[in-house]
Amino acid sequence: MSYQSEWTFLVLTCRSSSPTSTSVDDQTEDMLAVEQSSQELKAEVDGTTESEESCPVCGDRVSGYHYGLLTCESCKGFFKRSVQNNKDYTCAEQQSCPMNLSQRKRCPFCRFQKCLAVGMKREAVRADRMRGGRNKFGPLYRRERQMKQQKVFYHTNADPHRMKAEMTQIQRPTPPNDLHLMSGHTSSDAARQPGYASGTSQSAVPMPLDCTANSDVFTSPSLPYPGLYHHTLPGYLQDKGELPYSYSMPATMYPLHQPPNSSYAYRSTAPSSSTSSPSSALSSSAPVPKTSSQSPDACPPSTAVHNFLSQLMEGEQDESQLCAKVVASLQREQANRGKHDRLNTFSIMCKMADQTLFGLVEWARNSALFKELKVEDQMVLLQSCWSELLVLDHLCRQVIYSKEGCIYLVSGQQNLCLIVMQIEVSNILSQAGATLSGLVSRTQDLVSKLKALQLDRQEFVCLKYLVLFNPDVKSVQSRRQVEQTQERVNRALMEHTQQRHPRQSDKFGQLLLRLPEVRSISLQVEEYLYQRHLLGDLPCNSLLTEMLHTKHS
DNA sequence: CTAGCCTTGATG
DNA sequence: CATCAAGGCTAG
Repeated sequence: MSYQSEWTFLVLTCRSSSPTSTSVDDQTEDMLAVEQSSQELKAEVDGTTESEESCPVCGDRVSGYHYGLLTCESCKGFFKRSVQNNKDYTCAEQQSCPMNLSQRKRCPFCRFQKCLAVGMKREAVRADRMRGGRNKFGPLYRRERQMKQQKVFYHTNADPHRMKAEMTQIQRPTPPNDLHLMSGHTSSDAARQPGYASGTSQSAVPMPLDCTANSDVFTSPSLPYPGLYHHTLPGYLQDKGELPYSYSMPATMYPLHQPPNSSYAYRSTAPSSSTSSPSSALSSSAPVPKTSSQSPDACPPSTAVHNFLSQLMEGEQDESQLCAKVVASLQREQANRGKHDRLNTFSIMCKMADQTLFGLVEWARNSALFKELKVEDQMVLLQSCWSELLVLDHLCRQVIYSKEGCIYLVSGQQNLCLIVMQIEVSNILSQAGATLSGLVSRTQDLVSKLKALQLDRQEFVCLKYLVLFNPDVKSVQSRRQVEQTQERVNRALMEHTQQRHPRQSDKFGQLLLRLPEVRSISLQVEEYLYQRHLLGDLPCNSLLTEMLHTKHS
């Protein structure tokens, strides 16, 4: 049996933190969310976090990956029997029986529902009953483990002092080097509250994250500038001081979650220092009130649209979480390397793009609407639009965070540090070759247009969904379903723009008119990356590479 | 039917 | 050759 490339498997799993698993009490879930399975911990250098993840279905001890995710032995067996014997259970109660270690036997119906809800995959039960070997989920399990390890890293650095050590550990003595993280230490808890603009007077402390490049990453003749990508957009990295990049080092940071021109407070997720993990934050089914203190006189959208949009917004990744992931992964990577084996600039760019791509795949995977699709459809849709999603993601970040003339990279809060990365566009344009300059210019033009349109978060999310649910992708099986979802999002977007931004009479149309350009840019980005890939510039084992490869094969 | 333990066998 | 997720077996 030949298995498909690794990225496809990402689509196949669901995280154990499904919004439907409400029977586990929140506290426990929060605690569990930061815990790792013992298997993973064996690999951890720091073996202090001795803990085990519990089964997302019943809370029992996890025995390994089964049918798509970490579950206990009994739920594994139960799920297998149910699928193999094509069981058709019924519930004697209200189809919402409690599911835990002691009560899981009571109602097989609810247990099976829960299995499905948390993401156990029927497809992983073999029709031919063949034993042994690995199934197509294998690579995906690996990938998940990697991600979880990342989280361990992230959480074990909750202490600011330790974090500082982590940061400086990889710091090189000679700035002006490559990647600079701007960080400011927040002084109080209040600074972590989204609604408080307490951070405006923070002083910026540069924290160089070294990536001494082996120079010529920037200077390959035909493809002169690396990493035009997404929020990893180019050039805020620099080599050995030979290229005259200057850094924009803002003395003030935008308060997190309350960027200057966002009309909505986006998400009130607690920052990384809290006990809530990214996964639990993502799965939080309690609708976060989205209406902020801003624009008090804007008329509220009708409840139906509002609810639908709220639902779509729930899956949005927190900027600080993304940042933490990116930074943590870069730190880990650099820490694992010797002094003379630092990642080059382009590789760092790719790693960052890779992390974001991961986030986007995860975002889609966790989306209720997306989950309704067949796995095959999920895969072809993602394969078709991943680069568009990346471009959209970048655009949104620019619209919301970037200053005039700057490209905003990732930002966020890690532990008590505020981190901002940005680069001046003029620097890129002066250094980049034709391809990259063109891309940067086109992208910046689009950013300007979107800024003028005052794109808000809801609209951005709708655009992501419109791009994702593209019924024109060939080999989509449930075309009608994709089409209906797209239309539904489209209607929501229309009503949202009309209700929330009544003064911009054609905002809806204007937004849709930007999508072809997004598409076009994404294709050019893919092309550029593929060229770099052919030159051997892309790090191997990246999701990015796999996506590119799948498309070109 | 449940669930703990056992056997299998592709993968790296 | 080790790993580890499949399926199998069986006492309770």
